[in-house]
Amino acid sequence: METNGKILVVDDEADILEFVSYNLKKEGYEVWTAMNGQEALPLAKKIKPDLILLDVMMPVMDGLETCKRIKADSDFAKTYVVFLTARAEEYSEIEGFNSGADDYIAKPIKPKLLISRLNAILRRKTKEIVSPSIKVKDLFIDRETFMIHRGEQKIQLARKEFELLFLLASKPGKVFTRDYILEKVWGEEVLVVDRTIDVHIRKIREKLGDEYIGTVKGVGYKFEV
Amino acid sequence: METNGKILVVDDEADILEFVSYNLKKEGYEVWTAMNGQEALPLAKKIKPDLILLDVMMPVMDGLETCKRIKADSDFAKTYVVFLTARAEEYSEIEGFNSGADDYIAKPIKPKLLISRLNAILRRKTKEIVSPSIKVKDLFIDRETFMIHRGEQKIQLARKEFELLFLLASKPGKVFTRDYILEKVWGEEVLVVDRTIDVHIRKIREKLGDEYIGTVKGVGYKFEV
DNA sequence: GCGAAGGTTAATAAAAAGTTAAATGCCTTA
DNA sequence: TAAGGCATTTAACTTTTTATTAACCTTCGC
Repeated sequence: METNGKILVVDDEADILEFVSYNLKKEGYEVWTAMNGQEALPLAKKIKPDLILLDVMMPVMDGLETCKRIKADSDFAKTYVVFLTARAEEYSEIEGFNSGADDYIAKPIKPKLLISRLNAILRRKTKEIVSPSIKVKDLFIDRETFMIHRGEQKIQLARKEFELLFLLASKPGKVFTRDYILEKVWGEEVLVVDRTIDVHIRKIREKLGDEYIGTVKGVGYKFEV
Repeated sequence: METNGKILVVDDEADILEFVSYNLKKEGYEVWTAMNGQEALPLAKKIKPDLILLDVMMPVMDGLETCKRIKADSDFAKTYVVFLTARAEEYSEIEGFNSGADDYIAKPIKPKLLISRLNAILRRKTKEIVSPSIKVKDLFIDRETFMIHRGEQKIQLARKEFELLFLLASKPGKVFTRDYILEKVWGEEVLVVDRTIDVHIRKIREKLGDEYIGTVKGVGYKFEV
């Protein structure tokens, strides 16, 4: 089963850890726990959680300090930090946002509320990170970096090559006509000779191998499935 | 003066509208108000607010209904909806998230908390995550001092150089287009020649070495991972 | 085996980025 | 306030990379 996400809960009280863990696990999250910031940081490095629930008041390394360190580390650029805080600490809440936290939840923790808040935050996250990339066969075609990953191997394509491959791979198996390819990759107004597409196809095949792009004579090209 | 963002406040109580408006305006937001959902929707269409503060309990069209309509409209895909709710309505809060709201704030409203919550939400939206410093590879990029630390070595960059490196390093591996770089580092209105970016890139490479910033021809620059 | 569609190659054109030096403007300091 | 220094920008030029074309070759169905 695919989980909803990974959450690291950090609090010095064992009761709370257990209570929160229980409720999160019931909702389908993978949960890890730590008793303080010092313990949490290396653990977070290892598991790369989607969200960290962080008590403000803790011995050894408190929540604010931990939060600052997390936010300074590019490994955690995509990690949300949510504070757990007692009502009395309202001022700390505001401090918390200065340290870069994304939200806070007040104690005493009410399970239903906790869950709906976390769902809302994580939903926001998945919405924000638009995945401009395609995974097909053993290829990972990454629009962010304009790279093709095949296992450990990284292959750099020129722009037109990339756009062409990206188009074909966006619907594996579908045959794209030359006209359609020209319109999408080159733009409607551009006038180029037919051989131009062939040459680009060839370059891609040269770099990736022949097994990805197939020719359908008289029709066009497709990404082989 | 540039404003922090546009907020539409919807509540049936004039007192609350005034109280909230006053506090938001003081913080540099542009504020509009409406007394119910029916009034709010066409207004929202017109002003395209960044965020809508919505009372749950209202006559004519209540918050939940309004929220659902907003979230169903693609014009508001980027608009955050935050509920205002009385403590007693806890169950409604959860309902609220089902209707697609992004957050909620409990009444009675405390100005400081209100502001910091909204700031946090809008910061997430506009700037993604602002961190005062970034750690990538062997570099520590420190916003406070505009210095780059590499082990014991300290390297001073000029402001534009720093901002440029900071931007690239904020998402290692991601390719940033020249247009995007211009908008973020130089500002939207500024008109500078393309070569300007190159020259700054060159300066950074001169000071740090060539291994950090990569070129993706036809696309832009990236921080190498 | 013929012809059309596509493949291949190398040459050429065009685009993008790198480089350098000089001009500009701003700030500091004597 | 004039001189110097530094950051920034521009222009002119070079180099590199990518895109396109033309000419020729291969394949495949009929």
